[in-house]
Amino acid sequence: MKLKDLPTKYDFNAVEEGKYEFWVKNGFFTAGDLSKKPFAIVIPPPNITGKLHLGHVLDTTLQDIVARRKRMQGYDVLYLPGMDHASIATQTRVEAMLREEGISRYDLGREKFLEKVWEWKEYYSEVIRKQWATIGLSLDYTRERFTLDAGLSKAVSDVFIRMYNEGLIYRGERIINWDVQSKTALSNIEVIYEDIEGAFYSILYPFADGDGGLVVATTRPETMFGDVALMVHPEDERYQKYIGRKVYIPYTDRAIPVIADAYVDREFGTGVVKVTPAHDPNDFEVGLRHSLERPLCMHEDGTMNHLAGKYEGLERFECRKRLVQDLERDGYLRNVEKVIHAVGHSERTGVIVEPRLSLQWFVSMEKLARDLLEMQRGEGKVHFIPERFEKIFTNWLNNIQDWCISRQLWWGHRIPAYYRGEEVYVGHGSPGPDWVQDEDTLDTWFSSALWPFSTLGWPEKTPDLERYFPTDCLVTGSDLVFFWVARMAFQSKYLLGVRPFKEVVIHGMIRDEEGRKFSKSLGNATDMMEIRDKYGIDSLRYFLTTAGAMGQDVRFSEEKVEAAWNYINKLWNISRYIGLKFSETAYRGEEIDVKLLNAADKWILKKLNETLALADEFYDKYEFGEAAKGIYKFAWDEFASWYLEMTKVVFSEGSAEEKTNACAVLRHVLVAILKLLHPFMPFFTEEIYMMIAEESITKSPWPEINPEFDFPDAKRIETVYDIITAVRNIRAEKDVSFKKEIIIELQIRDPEIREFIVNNLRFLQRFTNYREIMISDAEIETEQKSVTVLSEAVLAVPLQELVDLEEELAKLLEREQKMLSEIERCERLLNNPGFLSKAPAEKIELETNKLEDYRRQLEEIRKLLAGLRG
RNA sequence: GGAACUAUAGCUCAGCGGGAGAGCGCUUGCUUGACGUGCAAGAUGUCGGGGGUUCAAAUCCCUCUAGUUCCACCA
Repeated sequence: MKLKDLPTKYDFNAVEEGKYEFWVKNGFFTAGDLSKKPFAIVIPPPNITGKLHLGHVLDTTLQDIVARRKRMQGYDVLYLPGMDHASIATQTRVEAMLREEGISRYDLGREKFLEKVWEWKEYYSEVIRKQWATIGLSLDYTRERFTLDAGLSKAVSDVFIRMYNEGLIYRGERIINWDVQSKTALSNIEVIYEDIEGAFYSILYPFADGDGGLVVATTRPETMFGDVALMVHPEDERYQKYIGRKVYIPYTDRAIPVIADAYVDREFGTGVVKVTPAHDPNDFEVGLRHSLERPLCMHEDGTMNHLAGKYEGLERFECRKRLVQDLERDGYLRNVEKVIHAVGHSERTGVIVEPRLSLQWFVSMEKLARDLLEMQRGEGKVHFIPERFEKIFTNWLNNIQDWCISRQLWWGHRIPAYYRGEEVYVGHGSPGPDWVQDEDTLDTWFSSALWPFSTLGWPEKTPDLERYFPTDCLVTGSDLVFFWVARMAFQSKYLLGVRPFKEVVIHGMIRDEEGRKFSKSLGNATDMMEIRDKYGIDSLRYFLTTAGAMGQDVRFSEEKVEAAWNYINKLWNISRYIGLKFSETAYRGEEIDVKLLNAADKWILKKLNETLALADEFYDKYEFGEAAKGIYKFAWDEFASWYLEMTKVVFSEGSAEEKTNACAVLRHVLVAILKLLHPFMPFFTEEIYMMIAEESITKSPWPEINPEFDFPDAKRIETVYDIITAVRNIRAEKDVSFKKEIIIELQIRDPEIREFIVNNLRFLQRFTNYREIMISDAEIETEQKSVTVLSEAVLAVPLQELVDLEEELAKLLEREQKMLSEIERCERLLNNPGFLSKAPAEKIELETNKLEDYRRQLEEIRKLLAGLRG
């Protein structure tokens, strides 16, 4: 299609059609041009659990903006795609699907189950790829990776083995967060704490050797079957006498001792604590100090075991309910106090996490964190944008705990550990026939932590690794600073000795129109495809990435997506106008002839230079909202509202030569705008650019400032604009239709400006529609005239029958007051010795010039007032 | 219990040391041959309150208030 044949309305469906396939097929996104400087950015691999949502669109669009701009700036850009197997999330989803068919993973067995998950993976990775295409991400599919690929799996095993051999991975019994639904351990950060209502139950443990007993408060009474002691503070005078005595656990025949430990807070509760080493991390520590047994009272699925006696087999909360009823009936329950307390829930399944003693694999974090913090103090640190996220990152590392990495799941990287009796072997492959491999898999983040280098071929020394690592930039959400960013950072430092990326850009979360988080329970998730189908993906991309400051949450607003559509429609029509002019003038793509430029041309070219500087400054700082705002102002207010209107004069009355040159300027500016906006709206800009340049914009060079266009007199045309604006105001105020011709009088003192206006009257004529214009430096007779004072001129329009003298007087008086207050402000500044001695010279000069200008204007106003009154 | 973020025009948000901004909405007029329009005009906004630093503070520091979030959590 030709530019001139564009329909009047921006049709995003037609625009988006086929472009992505065209880009990918032609290898525009394939990295590897060795003649250029490399630039690498990896995608945060989405989970293969389902469709992408608006958060992904924001996240990946930000990356795409960076990648596309760098590519245009002449870099060999690698934007590497890939997906995450997401062990627990995916396994949970697949199990849920199977459950609907009435089968469990145990019915299928490990192998058959994994086949099912791989089928799921094939399906959803295709869904995700389609969505990447919809979003328009400039990904290099020749390098796509999956965390369970052979290469990445090899990297995972290698790292595990190396860390084990170097003592950074160990196996041990610890209290971990247990997900009773998935029957797996969780790491600390996979637990979400929520305040829920519970109760402190005060329970009497009767003495085994006499009357009475001790009262203990607990929120989890069902764990009492795992108690091995009661504990009091050694100096607590209330209880000292009981230390060493024994109490019965109610409903059992087990007697447990009363011990003393300074860990007890005498002020809290009754001052007596039950010790349950297998179900509480603090009690576990106490148990170690006092060499206590560590009995578990629950099965892996959260039901009670034989220790619970008559409650055996009951689900833990059912047990709690029945137990409390029984305790009350039998007089053991001394008090119930309702409390709101934070209870851990599994991030994936949502069930309440059970702290549970269990044999698991851990990463010892102390050294890794210390080395990383050391790196962050030096030159080779990871830079956070915005900077404040580094503090959050550092705080976390300073308070880090060992990382539980084993998961009792099937979907994931199998732990390369083998057992024969008490013997443990860690390495590639089984050491012999009578060895058994660990059944467990690794935390999904263990492989994600290697993502920036495992995807490039590490541990092999591949050319890609050599060329693109460390990567240049990582863009991710604030929720992943701990989960992912920190782990990539310490693994990269540990394994490769350097940072994984130079900069990490952290963006906020997307919220709904009311500012709430998107969540399944609220059902307020907006479907990305729904919005795309309504406004096109470019509008959505533009809105999401320009809606606010980096790091700040984005509130979704359909109105703003629509505003983005409006903007693109405006640009569309700008292009359409230009296409029509090209066609009318038979423009053949001639270059700009500087000698032929008129005042408006010079102005817009100078403004373009300013916009390029501003846009680059903000793009470089990842302040896309500000960059976009500057481009918007230029494209809409300056280019469309003023310059395009001025070209209408040239096209209707200019010479053929001048028309051609106007086309050249229009083309030049439009191309620059398209390029500046291409990172935000790739489809639209490609559509128009293709029609103008007949090549893809994706690989075109980024626009640069042309010093030749920094015309010193570029601002002069603004006097014309001021006059036009003033006339429009007068027409509006006096309700005079544009069709009615008027007489204009101009008083301009400066001879150069007077000459300039005389030479550019055609621009004035078209937008003021005067019948007669008088320009001189003579003072204007104010009677029966509407008068406006501009900084360079005094404008008068005689409108005998319409002018209200009182009104004019009032207008001028108001103007006088305003001017007086401005002058007062300037004078106050300039009479302040502190200001004169301490303010920068530039600022002083600026204020001095302003004062001069204001005084001149005030003089004009006063003369007019005198005339009007006299 | 720590920590961070936010508080600016009716709404959603930019700005973050030198005269208060944008989008949307609303009111009014015009619509001139690119435009689901566009152009023009219209906001008495204590830039959350109070201190401080500075010649100069919406902008930096302290403090208070309100809200959001993260981390750590005592049985």
